[in-house]
Amino acid sequence: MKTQNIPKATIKRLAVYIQVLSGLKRDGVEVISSEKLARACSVNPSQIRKDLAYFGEFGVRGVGYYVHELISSIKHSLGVDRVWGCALVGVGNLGRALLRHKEFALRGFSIRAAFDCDPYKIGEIVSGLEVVCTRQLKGRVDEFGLEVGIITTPPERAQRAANYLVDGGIKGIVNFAQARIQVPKEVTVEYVDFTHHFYSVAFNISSAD
Amino acid sequence: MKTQNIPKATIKRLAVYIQVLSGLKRDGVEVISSEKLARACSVNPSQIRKDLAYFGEFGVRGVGYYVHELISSIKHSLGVDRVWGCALVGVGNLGRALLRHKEFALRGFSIRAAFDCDPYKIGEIVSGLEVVCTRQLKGRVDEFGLEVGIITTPPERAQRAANYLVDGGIKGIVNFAQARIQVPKEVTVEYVDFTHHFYSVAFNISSAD
DNA sequence: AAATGTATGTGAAAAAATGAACAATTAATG
DNA sequence: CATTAATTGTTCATTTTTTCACATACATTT
Repeated sequence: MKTQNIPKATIKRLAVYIQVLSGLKRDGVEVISSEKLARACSVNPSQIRKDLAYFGEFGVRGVGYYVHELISSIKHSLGVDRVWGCALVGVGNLGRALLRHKEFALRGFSIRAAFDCDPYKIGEIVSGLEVVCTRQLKGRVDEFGLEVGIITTPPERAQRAANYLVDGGIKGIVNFAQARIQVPKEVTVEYVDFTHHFYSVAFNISSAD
Repeated sequence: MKTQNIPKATIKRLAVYIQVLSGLKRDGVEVISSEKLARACSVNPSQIRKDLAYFGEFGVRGVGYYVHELISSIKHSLGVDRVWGCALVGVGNLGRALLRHKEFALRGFSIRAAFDCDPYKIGEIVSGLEVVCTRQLKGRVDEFGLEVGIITTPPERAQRAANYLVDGGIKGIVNFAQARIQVPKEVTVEYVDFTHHFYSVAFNISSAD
C-alpha cells in the first residue's frame, strides 16, 4: 500500500468496479479473479490490481478476491461506506428528477434539503421535501447534516448557488449546471455533463471509416 | 494538424471549451486568447492549443481565437454541427426526465422515438412522443433517422436494450443504466454514471486533512 | 510435507499525457 | 517599412499512467 496522490482515473474505475462487483454479487458470484473482473470492466487486469494497491491488499494470492469483501473494502477506501447528507440547489426539471431518483439514497447520498430562489417554488413539496429559500441554506447545514452540494440551476445562477454552498461551509459540490464555477481551492467540484458523452459518441460514429 | 488517434480526454475537454466559449459568446466576447480561455476552463493554455491542433489551426497568432468561429470549428471537428436522431429505450423516471429535458435538442441530439417493453407504458405519450414496444425498434430506425441509442432501463434490462439497438444497426450508445453492456467492437458505448462524481467528491472530502 | 497450479502484489519498462519553452506569424505603432 | 508586442502552433522534456513480467503466497493434491 502506498500513500501517493491517487489518480482521478483510478477513482473513476473504482466506481466501475463497485458497479460490476455489485452485479456479480447479485448473481451469486462469491470469488473473482482480477482477470475476469477486468474483462467485465473492459480494463487491464494489472490495472485493477494496481488501483487496489493504492488502498491495501484485498485479494488472496492463488484465489482471487472475495466479492462481498472487496465491495466493502473499495467503498471504505472511497469513504462511501456511510451516508452523506446532500443539499440540492435549483428545483427545476433536472432538480426534481434528482430529488425523485431513488438511486442516490441507495448509494449513500441522501438529499436532505432542496433550495430555490424562486418564490413560486418555495414551500412546494417535492418527493417529500419542502423547497426552501436559498438564503436559508447556511442556517440548515448543521441542522440537516449537509456535506455535499448539488447544483441544478440554470447556468447563469450556478455561481450564485456555489457561493451560497461555499458560504455555508460545504466542501464538495456536484455541479449539474451548464457552467463552470469558481470556488476556493479547498472545495472540490465535480462537473456532470451528459452532453460530453453524446459528443463523444457522435465523434466516434463520425470518424469511423 | 495531425491525424493521430485523439485522446478521449481531449474530446472531453473540447466539450468544456464549447461550454465556456458559449458563455463568453453570450457575454459578447468576440476574441479570446488560449491563456484566458484556459483560466476559465481550469486547464493549461498549452493544453488547449494542443487539443485544437489535432483538428486544425483555428487561431490567429498575436491575436487569439475568434469565439464564434472557434465554437463552430470545434463543433464541426466533433461532428456535432448537425442534428443527430436518438432512440431512447426505457421509459422510467430517468427516461422521462431525459425526454422532457430540452437541453439535448438544443445541443443537436433530438430524441425521436421512445421504447419500452412494459405493456402498461406502451401507447403512453411522454413529452409529445408515443412510447412504442421495443420490438418495433429495428423497423423504425430508418424511418425516424435513429443514429444514437440512449439506454435508461433498470440494470438487468440494459443488455437486452443494447441488443435491440445493435440489431437495429445503431452504432453509438449512451448508457445511463447501472450496468456494463457487451456490444460488437464497431459500436461505441459511453457510460453515464452520476454516482462516480459523488464518489469522487466524497473521496476528496474524506481524504482532506 | 513436498509439489503443483493459480492468481496476487509490485518493480521495471513502455506509452501517453502534460507542461514549458520557443520559433513563427500577425497587428499595431512610430 | 522596420520595430515592437502579443499569441499561436509545435517541439522537447517531464511527469503521469498503463502495461508487462515475475517473484511471492496461498490452496490443493499426492
